[in-house]
Amino acid sequence: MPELPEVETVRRDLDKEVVGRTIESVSVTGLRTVRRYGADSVIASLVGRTIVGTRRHGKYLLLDLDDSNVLVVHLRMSGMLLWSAGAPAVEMPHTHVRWLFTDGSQLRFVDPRTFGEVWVTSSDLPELVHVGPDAWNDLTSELLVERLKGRKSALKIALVNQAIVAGIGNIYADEIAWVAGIRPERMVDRLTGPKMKAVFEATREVLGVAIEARGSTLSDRQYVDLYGESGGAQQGHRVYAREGEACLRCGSTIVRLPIGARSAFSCRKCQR
DNA sequence: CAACCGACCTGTTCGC
DNA sequence: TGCGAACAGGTCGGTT
Repeated sequence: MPELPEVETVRRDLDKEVVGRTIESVSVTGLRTVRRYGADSVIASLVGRTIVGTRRHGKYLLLDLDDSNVLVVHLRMSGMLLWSAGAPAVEMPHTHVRWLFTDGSQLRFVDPRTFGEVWVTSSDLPELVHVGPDAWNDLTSELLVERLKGRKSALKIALVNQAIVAGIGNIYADEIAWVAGIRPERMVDRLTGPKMKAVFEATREVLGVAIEARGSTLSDRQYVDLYGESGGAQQGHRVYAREGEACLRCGSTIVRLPIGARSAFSCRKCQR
C-alpha cells in the first residue's frame, strides 16, 4: 500500500519525467476517480497547462501547474501512476485517467479498487487543511510531542492518524513501534519524554531507509513506481507481515494482534 | 472535541 | 479441486 516512502518515490520520478511538460489532452474514463469535482473540472483546468514542480504532503501527491493551481493525486490502496515516453508497452486494466503531453509522452492513473482520487485545486489546498505536518519534511521531536499531547489513543492508532502526523500507514507504524521498542497498543499519553524521542528517531530511521529503498512492494504488488518497478523496502521489514518469525533483536516470535479494527505486528518481549 | 466504527472497493488468500 | 468467505487498508462521515 502506498504510504509516505512510496509516494515520495513516485514524486521523485515525476520530478524527473513530467516537470516542464505541457498537457495536450486528458482522458477520464473512471468517474469514481474524479468524484470530488468531476471530470469536466479536471479536463478544463489541465489542458494546455505545464507542470512546473512536484510536492508531497503526507500521502498526497501535488503537481504544481503554471497557472498556480495544483493537480492533486492520492493513490489510496491500489492506485498507481505510470509514465511512458510514448504509447505504453502494456495497457493496464482499470486505467481511469490518462494525461497526454505535447511531446508524445503520457501519464496514466491505474487503480483497481478505485479508492484513489484525482482533482485540481487552488494553491492554498483547501482540501488538505485538516492534514497534520508531513512526517518526513516537517516533523520535529518537539512537534511530535505537541501533536500527541492530550491524546488518549494507542501509539499505532496515533501514528496512522493523518490529522496528527501525515504519511505513516499500517506498515511503517508497526516498523516505527518496533524500532522504538514500544508496543503498538501503548497509550501515547503514558509515554515519557525519552520514549517520545525514541518514536521520533524511529520515524526518521524507518522512513529514511524505506525512501532509500524506493518503497515497499508486497507480494500483491499493489505498489509500483512510475516505471512499473517494485520497491525493495519490504526486504528490510522487521515486524510487518512477519508473524511467527523470529524477532531480529531478541529472537522471540513476532505476533499479530488486533488494534482497533486493524491488526498490528510486534515482538512481545522487546517492545514494552 | 476526540475516539470509534462501518462503508467504500476488488484482487488475492484462506478454509471447508 | 472449487467456490464462497474473509481479508487487505486510507479516508470519510456518522455515532458515541
